[in-house]
Amino acid sequence: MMVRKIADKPVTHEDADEARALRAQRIIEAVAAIPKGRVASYGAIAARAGYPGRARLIGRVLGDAPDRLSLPWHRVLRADGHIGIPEGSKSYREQCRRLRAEGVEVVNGRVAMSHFGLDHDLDRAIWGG
DNA sequence: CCGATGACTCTGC
DNA sequence: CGCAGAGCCATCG
Repeated sequence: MMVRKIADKPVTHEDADEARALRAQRIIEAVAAIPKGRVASYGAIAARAGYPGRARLIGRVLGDAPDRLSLPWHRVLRADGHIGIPEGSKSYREQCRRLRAEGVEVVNGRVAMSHFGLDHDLDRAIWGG
């Protein structure tokens, strides 16, 4: 059989690129899965993509993701509900605009995760709403 | 190899 | 609410 790697650590440039592509793929899928009108934190997406504790990775991937993928990147916020882009930037305003366009309330650059976060559905199912 | 950076998060004061 | 500190880790110079 072919030579087998002992560890998962990438060895060649090809392996590294492959690993990077896989990461991006899984993250992109996780982001694409956020329902319209709901939001999720970078950390939550990281966990769902299989990379718990690596929230920063999501920001990096989203920043590189080509527009043609039409990703709902605007539904990804910081854990405290704040927009994760420098305030005043072009993208910042774009994110606010897109969120409001689908019914998500943005107040002072922040969204109430308790109301628009994914957990809201679960909470409502259990506790009623 | 090192240090700085950043679309992050959590804890503690 | 704010700030500091400590993890986190791919990238870059």
